[in-house]
Amino acid sequence: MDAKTLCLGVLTQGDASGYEIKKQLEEGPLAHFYRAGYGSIYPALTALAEAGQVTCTEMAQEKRPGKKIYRITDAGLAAFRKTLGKNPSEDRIRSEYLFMMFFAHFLETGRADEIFEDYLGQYRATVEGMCCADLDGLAPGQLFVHDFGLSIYRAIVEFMENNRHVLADTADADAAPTREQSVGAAQ
Amino acid sequence: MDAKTLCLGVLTQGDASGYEIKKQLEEGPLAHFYRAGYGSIYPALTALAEAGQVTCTEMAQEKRPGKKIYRITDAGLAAFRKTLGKNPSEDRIRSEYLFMMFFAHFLETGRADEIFEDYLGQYRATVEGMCCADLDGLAPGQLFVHDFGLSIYRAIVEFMENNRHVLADTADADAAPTREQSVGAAQ
DNA sequence: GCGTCCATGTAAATGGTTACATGATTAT
DNA sequence: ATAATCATGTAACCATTTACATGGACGC
Repeated sequence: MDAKTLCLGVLTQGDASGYEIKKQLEEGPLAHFYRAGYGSIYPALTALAEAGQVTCTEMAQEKRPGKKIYRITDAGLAAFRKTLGKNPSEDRIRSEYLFMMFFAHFLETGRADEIFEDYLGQYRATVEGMCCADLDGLAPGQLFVHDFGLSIYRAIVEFMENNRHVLADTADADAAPTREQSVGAAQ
Repeated sequence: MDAKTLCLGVLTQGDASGYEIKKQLEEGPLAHFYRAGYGSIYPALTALAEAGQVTCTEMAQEKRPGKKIYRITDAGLAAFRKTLGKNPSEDRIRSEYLFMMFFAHFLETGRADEIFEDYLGQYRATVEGMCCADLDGLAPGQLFVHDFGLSIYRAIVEFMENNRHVLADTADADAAPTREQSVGAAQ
């Protein structure tokens, strides 16, 4: 999803400034699947305003920098629906961590374990964070997305806990490339 | 991972042409996590050759277009190790499908279900394809990556099968906006 | 005094995707 | 005949990331 669609999506839920859009993306259930920096949000909002898909109202604030509140227009809503209606492209998971594990035999001894524990810790923290998230008031689709993410992360944690041993041999594969360290069938 | 690192990675497993590199990326366990088109592979190989990280040997073939076989050099291997040694950035999952589900109440009636079944079908097919993949000769790290992917996909299939009902109410949210499914304050 | 939050934006660098351009061979 | 496989590459387009640039308020 490009930044424009992301912004439109957030704005369907209520008016917001660029700053607030970023925050909402970070806090909502979609955070795990999409994010955007100011460098893409602000230009996107400018473009949307030019295209008449949002309106912009400048609000001077006391003791605060001026705010620009954006509101989605009917044209914007139509554009958003149209984008949503298109067939979604394939999901993609990118993981530099897995890339490392794939080539674990090129790492120094112990490095793979280090990274492994790090990652497992991160995913555990993510799962815990998501478990106690406040889910009241979420639309069904939003709850679905949240739970979808949670179930993936749980699967990752579980898999990692059960497969430490697979990597265990790896550390010295480069030093001692002796036996068949080959494979057990995936269940 | 940028295309250069991807190419180096494949070349650590043996010499190959650009065309073959792409095929190997598509066929190996890493396929689910990384991919690259010719538009990024060929320029990457050119750049790597200029940097002295790979050598290139042109092979004329009978009845076939000429092939350029690339081989990683010591400098290339060193560069690859160095890249691997860096801390991996966070994993990212991008799913336009989930984006749609998040905003399912903007879809026409039935559309969400349609997409749902489509996706579930795709993931089921992926899981089945991975189950009967040939895993002989894979290094531990490579097996780990394969199984990691498989366990995620299984979790997705399971989740979707168990959570059809969550989306069930959604389809008619637009048509029958009876009760409070309203926009609820953005958390 | 220092760090964080609020608030906006630009510009350069990066680099991936898509379409274009070519062309022979082999299998159905 | 027609599609798929083998094989290379360029160029325009598109979009994100990162660094830069600014600056007041508020809590510790």
